[in-house]
Formats: sequence, C-alpha cells, structure tokens
Amino acid sequence: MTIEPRLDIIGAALADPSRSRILCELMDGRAFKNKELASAASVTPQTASAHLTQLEMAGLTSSLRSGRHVYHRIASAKVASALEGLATLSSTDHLSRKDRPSTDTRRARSCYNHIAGRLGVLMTDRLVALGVMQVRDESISPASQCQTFFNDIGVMIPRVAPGKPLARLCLDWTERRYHIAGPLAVAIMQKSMDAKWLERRSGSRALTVTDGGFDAFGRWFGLSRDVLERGDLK
Amino acid sequence: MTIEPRLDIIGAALADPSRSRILCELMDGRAFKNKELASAASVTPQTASAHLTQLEMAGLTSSLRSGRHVYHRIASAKVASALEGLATLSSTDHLSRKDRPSTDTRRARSCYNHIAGRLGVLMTDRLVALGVMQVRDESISPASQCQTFFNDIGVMIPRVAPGKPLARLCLDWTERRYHIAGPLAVAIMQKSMDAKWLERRSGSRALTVTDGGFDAFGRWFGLSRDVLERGDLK
DNA sequence: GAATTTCTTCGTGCATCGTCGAAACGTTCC
DNA sequence: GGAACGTTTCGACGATGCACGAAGAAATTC
Repeated sequence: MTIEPRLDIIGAALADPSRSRILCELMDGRAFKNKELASAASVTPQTASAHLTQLEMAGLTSSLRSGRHVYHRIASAKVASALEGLATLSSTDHLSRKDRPSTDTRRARSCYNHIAGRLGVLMTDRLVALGVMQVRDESISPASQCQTFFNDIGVMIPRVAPGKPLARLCLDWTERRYHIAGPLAVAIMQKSMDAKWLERRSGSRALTVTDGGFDAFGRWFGLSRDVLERGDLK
Repeated sequence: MTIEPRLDIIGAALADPSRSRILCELMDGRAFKNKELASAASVTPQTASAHLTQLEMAGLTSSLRSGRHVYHRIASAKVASALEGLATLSSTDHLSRKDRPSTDTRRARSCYNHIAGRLGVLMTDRLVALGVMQVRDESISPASQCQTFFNDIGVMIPRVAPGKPLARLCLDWTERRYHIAGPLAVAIMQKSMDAKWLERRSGSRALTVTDGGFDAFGRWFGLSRDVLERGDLK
C-alpha cells in the first residue's frame, strides 16, 4: 500500500482552538513562556503545558529551558511559512461584523519578526515604487536603488546563502495583499524597533507608530501620518 | 479581544486519517467520485460522504454534481499549494523502513497535474542545465532556450496573467528537493500524457514511463533509462 | 414501472480528547 | 533550609467525533 504524507498528524496538532491561539501568539517570531501562552489562550497553565508538548511532538514548535522557565517558539521559518499559507486559506466568514481584528492589529503588527498589516503592505508598495525592490512573478528582489536606500536609512542588508532569497512575499491575512518578508524584512523591523519608530503594544502583536516613526516613514517611504492612520479599514 | 486566524477550523478538517488519505488522493488534481474516495480511504461510502461535506465546509474541496455522480476535487491551486507546504513539514518518522512510499510512487507520480517524484526533480534539473529555465532565489523562470525548447518538443507555452508566474517550484515530499510546478509544468504533464510518454497506474498516483517515454526523455532531457529506473532510492 | 446504482441522512455505540483540581518536581530567592 | 514560583504529571469528568447499519432520496438502466 502506498503511504501518503500524514496531513492528519499536523492537522490534529492544529485542530484545537487553544492551540490555534497559542500558535498565532507565537507567529510573531518571539519566544514565550508557558504561563504567557496559557493566558493568551485563556486556559490554565497545566492545560497549556499539555498543548505545548503536543505542538512540539508535531514538530511545530521547539522549547528551550532557561532556569525554571521554558521558552516556546515556532520551530522554523519553514513552519511559519506553512502556517501563513494556511492562515490565508482560513475563511473569515466566522468573523461577525463587530468581532474582527482590532483596528490597531490591522494597521501594523509583527508577523514572524517582520512588519505586517496595513503598514507592511504600504511599505512594500513604496519600496517597489522607489526602485528599491522589484516584484517579478510572485517573488521580490533587490532593484537598482536597494544599496543606497538601505544605506541611507541605516539598515544593514543581511547576507544570505547563495540561492536563498533576501526577501520574499508574504500574503497578509487582514489586507489580503502581499507584504515583504524574509531576512531583509526582519532587518527593517529590527531597525524600526531599535530606532523607536515602532513600539510593541503590551499583550498584543499590534505595533504602534511613534512620533519619530511618523517622521521616519514620511521621510523615507513617503507615507504620511494621514495615510497610515486613515480609518478606512473596512 | 483580538481575533486571530482560525487555524483550528482548517486543522480540524485535516485532523482525521481518512480525510488525510482522501486529500492526498485528490492532490493529483483530478476529480474523484465519492465511492472511489471511500475505497481509497478504506471506509464505507456514508463515512466518506460525511468527510467530504466536512472538507467542503472547510473550503478545501469543491464538488460538482453530474447525474447521480458527485465529483470532488481540491478547491483551488491555493489550497493545493498550502497543503504541499504542510506535506513537506510532516515528519516521515512515522514511516517504518518497510512501510514507505512504493518505489513506483517515488519514481514518478502526478501532483496537482504536474510531474513529481524522481522524474520531476531530474527533469527540473535538466531544464535548468539546458538553459531552458533559470532558478533565482527560490523561484523559477524562463531562460534563453525556453521558446525553442518547448517549440521543439511540442509543448504550447501557456499564457498567464501579467505578474503571475509561468512556473514555480514545488518541494517534493519524497525527494525533499524542488521540482517544477505551475502552468508550464501542467502543460508538460499534459504533453507527456497525450504523447503517451507516461501512463497512469490504475488506483495510484504513480506514473509509468512507456518505451516511447524513455525515448523522449532521453532525447529531449538527456535522461537515460538507466538513470530513471535506478534503484538507488533510499 | 421496477430494479439497480450512487449518494445522503439518521441513530447509536465506542473511542478519543480537552479541561481543570490536586499534587509532585525543579529552580530561584531570601 | 525554607518559602515562592513556574512547570509538569495524574486522575476524573464531560464533550466531541468517527464509524457503520439501516433507511431515505435521486438518477439511471432494463
């Protein structure tokens, strides 16, 4: 008999709402402690512990002990990418009109260590328009202005193994459009945090643009405060 | 409260071994009847029917009535691509040494209407070596010899919407390497079937190379019968 | 029109799984 | 050493869900 890929093993790992919430919490790329994830999923620590061992058994997460703490994170970029693919499939029909992602979350949030949401999508548009990056087929790559642009804004362009992409496109599940992801996007996110252009909102993946951030995104990306804060989020 | 993508809804749809087998059966891109899928999953028709309505509710498959028959298929290329991503994640640890994909299946099989397995991987290598396609970052695109090559072997290059890729790379879950997928790969598969280079094996996704096939793959791709039939499949 | 085929709906066992309280284990701090 | 904290294990309860037999619905064949 022919053996097929066991989608059910991974499926079972995803099949519980609590585990789904835990994974979504981890999807911003940081590592979290058991207790934090328990509260994110609204279950007790012992329940969260059971879920986390299950996720780890399925190869979706990995854990790291540090003293009496145990940190959990997404196992690999490959896992994150597969989960992104699934997230864009997931219908939004179950979201009632009033019961959808918060405006903050849709405006800007972190997604596996890069910037997602409206800000991520708009930044990507501008990078292309400015000749910094180019989109061909469904991949994104450096264009003529890449070196000078990132040099100007103070982002070190990461070195990647030959054949590996410096950047890739990631389908945004709120905007339903592509934004930039991959090593270069992580560097941009890093710079934005270091320079305090963005700040994390406590207890959420949402990111807040600071005054300095509006200044920087205006100067370098031509994105006005008005555009970024616009309330036309359906 | 922030609403996240409901990975659990899709996860629940995948979480059952019978549904996993059904999906794998559908992954070659053809449409199947309820009864066929029931026998593929080793369950009764009424059980398969329940599974198929569940898969359809989750948006993974779609059905088409024709008389007293109901044909089921993967809902879209997007779903197929997301499932591919998951399949490559699925660990193969559960496969005992003797209990793995058949040699036939690993040699050549259909995967969402293109050629996968050893043949798919080797063909892709040769297309690149011959200057027909080029791989850059993690995408594949036409190269200098593309027009003439496909003209010579009698494959019509499909027209695609601007911005959409003519071909893409799909990670092979048996070979663990990339092979070519997308519209161009579908056209190659189509030609291979029309010209009887390949034949479907009944009741399986495995493909058999015909005598004419060995001739054609040797002539056009420089793949000898020896290489294609080599038993060094670990 | 009756028999056949295919698919679906319904009801009922049987197994699995998520949840939490209680308690054990291990680390850190005083 | 003892107290505090984070995590994990165990046991029990309740809920969910898969499977199939029986029967119903819809279309085709003779």
